[in-house]
Amino acid sequence: MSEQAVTAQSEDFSRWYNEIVYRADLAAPSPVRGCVIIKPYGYEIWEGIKAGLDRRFKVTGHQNAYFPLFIPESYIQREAQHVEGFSPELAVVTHAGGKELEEPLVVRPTSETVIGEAFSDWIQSYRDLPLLINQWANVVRWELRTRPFLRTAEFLWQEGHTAHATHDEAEEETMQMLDIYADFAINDAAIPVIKGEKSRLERFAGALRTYTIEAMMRDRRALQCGTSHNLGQNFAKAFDIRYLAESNNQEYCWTTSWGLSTRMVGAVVMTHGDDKGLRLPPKLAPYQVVIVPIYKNDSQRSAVMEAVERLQGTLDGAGIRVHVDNREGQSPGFKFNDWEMRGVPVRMEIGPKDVQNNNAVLARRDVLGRQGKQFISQDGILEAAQSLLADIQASLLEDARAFRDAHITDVSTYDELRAVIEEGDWARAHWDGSDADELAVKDDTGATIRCFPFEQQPAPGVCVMTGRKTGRVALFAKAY
RNA sequence: CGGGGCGUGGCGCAGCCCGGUAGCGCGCACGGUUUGGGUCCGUGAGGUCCCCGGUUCGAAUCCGGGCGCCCCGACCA
Repeated sequence: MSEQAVTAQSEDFSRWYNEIVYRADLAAPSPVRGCVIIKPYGYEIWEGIKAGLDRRFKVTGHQNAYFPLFIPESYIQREAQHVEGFSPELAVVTHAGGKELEEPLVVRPTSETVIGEAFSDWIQSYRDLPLLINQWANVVRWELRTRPFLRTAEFLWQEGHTAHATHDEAEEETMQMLDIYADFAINDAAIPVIKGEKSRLERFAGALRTYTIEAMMRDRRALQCGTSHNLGQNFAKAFDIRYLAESNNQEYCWTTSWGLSTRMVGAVVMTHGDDKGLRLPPKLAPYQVVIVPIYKNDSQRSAVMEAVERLQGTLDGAGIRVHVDNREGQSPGFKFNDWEMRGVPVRMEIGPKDVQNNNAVLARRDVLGRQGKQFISQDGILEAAQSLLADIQASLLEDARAFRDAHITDVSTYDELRAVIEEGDWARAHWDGSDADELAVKDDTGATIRCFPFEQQPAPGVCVMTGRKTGRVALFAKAY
């Protein structure tokens, strides 16, 4: 019955995505167009993402702060490219307190401007640098076509903002944060991302250079998972962020910004999910192990529950996030499917037979059916669970990496590029084209330059568009 | 902003052409049965049929107007 099975990925990927998001209880529809309610299970994944990133930010010397949701309209207009980039999608408050405001307030789409204004006050001398700030916040961009987590009118993110004395320090910071994103994506989210630089067309409005981590989703479309911008002195000049150098001269600062959003939740869903539902990497899974007790009658129930509670305590004591599914009136079979839908990495089954044999069954989410099940002595349950979780974390990453690598093709002519994109894969090509050339490719094939990957082809080649010799390689793909 | 569709219990829908007591599946509640891969049976709760107006003895159904939403084409974490 359609109430049970989810649409297969191969049949209709975006339908699959929507069903999973709602049925795994990550999100709920909101009364406001383009927005979503993030439900507890989805929010816990986001909390895992926050924790993983925040720890890394702190280790590298950043501090959290919070800036206002409302930005005076005039601020947004101070940096020319910035206005141009964002004005179409701004939400603006014109009335408040029953009166029309003297100056409309923009609901922040990002905070370079307010933070720039603050930085100009805070920074006096080179001794105040570098200034390393991050904020966790919601932002609003009035998008037309929205999808839960991937693109919503309001979303949650972190935005880092830093100021430095020199271009090179700013560049170093920009790159360091990109590395942190990549490290987090790969090691915590098990998403093998590709680091690279954005083309001019895809660059952040107002940035000198934008770097990105790009991931391949299960339908082979590209998803930009995080970006890090070297803003040069553009915002420093617009907001007068200056410092007195040791030489006693006033200098403009060099600033950076970098952000990663709740889109990452969508990336986890679309990178690892299968036709049974979510597959969560253990490091981000709200529940790493779920225990399903099995019994027929009260006496079995008490024997089983005693073992269940003991094992729960063992795992919990070792820091494993464990949940006992003690719902009455739901069959074990139903629970198995339910937790598979929700992507819990390890399921533990304990029934009367296991109690009798001092066993437990461990089933791994990434290997369905009997192959993924093993009988373990209760005495060794902790070690077994720990190593299974580590194994799942690694194998999800490996799966995704193999999938990605199988769908990137090196091309040396434009016809090949077109064919590869048509097929749905990514194309890697030598590129020395102009903005207009890039747009032409988009019009023609639907693909954009996702990035110029840092890991370049060793040998220079010939640009697929212009025929000019170049050492630069671009990744082309259809993107979300 | 251009083209197509839809508004009916919480969700998904049927009913509308041809006006006459508002239905089905899922979910929910209760009882029993079952429980090692999505149990089954019974009982029950739950609806201003998007809004306003018109036609009519009578409107979910026909007519007029409005509102909202979804899908497809140009921009975006």
